[in-house]
Amino acid sequence: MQDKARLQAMVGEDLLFLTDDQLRRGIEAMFFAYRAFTADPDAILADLDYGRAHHRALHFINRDPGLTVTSLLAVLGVTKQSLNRVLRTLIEDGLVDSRIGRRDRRERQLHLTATGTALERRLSEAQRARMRAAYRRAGPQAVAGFRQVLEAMMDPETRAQYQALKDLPDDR
Amino acid sequence: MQDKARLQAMVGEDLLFLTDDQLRRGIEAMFFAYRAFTADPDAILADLDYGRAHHRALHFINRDPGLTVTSLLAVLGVTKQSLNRVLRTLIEDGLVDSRIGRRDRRERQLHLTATGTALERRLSEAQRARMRAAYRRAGPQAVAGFRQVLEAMMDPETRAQYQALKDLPDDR
DNA sequence: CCCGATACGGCAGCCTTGTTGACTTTCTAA
DNA sequence: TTAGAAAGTCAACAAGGCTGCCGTATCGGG
Repeated sequence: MQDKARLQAMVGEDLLFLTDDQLRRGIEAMFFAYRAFTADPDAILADLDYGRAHHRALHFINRDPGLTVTSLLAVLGVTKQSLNRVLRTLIEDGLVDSRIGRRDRRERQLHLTATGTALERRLSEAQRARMRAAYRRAGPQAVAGFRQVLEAMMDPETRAQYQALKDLPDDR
Repeated sequence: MQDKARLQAMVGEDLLFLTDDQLRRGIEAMFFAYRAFTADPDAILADLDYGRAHHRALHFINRDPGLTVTSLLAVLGVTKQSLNRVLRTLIEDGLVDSRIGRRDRRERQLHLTATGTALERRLSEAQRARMRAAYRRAGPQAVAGFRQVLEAMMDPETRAQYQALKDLPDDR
């Protein structure tokens, strides 16, 4: 009887995290956390007449200088027309430099200017600060789990992209 | 010497997860995972001329039937004009029922209709399916870490709200 | 009983950021 | 050399945020 109860409890523990209620908790946690995750950069961007889309562009140009518009498109997962509007303002404002491709003159290779780098750093430092605080509070083991679940949640395509982004050759 | 190396390794391990590079990985994981997280419901909604905002409203009305417009506003963190547009279409289309409050007749208590419940279930089942798959692949321990980090990332206010949402009295 | 506060709704208009469609420039393969 | 594919740009539209302002119903304290 007592053993049966304990068995029940153990099975329960294993399955607990898959109940609809646990899943709902996870869904809500994603919603609330993502809102916080974007809040700090958003506040900075609002003063500059930029939006979240500008931040994303700056981020990925910074992490892979010289990438083409099409590559950036693939990473961001939006249409090129949508990206173009954002990119145009960044170029006009002198944050991004768009050079005609050396191999293929149809391509545009994107780089951040000094000003662009400065803004990117400001934005990502705000975001990193929050992430750092969360990591520190949760501890290394929790962080590992956090990344595992997020990774498992991605579409296979995206996951491949994400993993390929691990270490980029800076030689382009 | 060996101990020193081990110590170094342990300190390194403790700090490794706080390097800028690790934080960047976390940031990108959030971005990619959140996109996947919303993709399945978005696809269903697109066919019905609804958007993500409608899904969010349905979700929180479903999880706490009878809540007022103001409470919903507080949870969603948007302006009432913004919510109102969404809510109006849901009421017009017969997915949500807005009843005058019993205690306070100024309030509107929101409930899902049968149709609304059906759509909510369809949307959330799609989202839960992905979450369930991710949880299963990552395992219970990872899930615990996942939730810990997300929780630590929230604003204190939001976190309190999130934790209060744990078990709601259904007696309203 | 009245008067300020609260809850909700509506209208107008703005911005960002997604969409599709049509166009130019450039490259490549037949 | 020419047709078609690929890269990028311009135009127009929609969703869903936002602010500001006003109207109505209701509540509660003085």
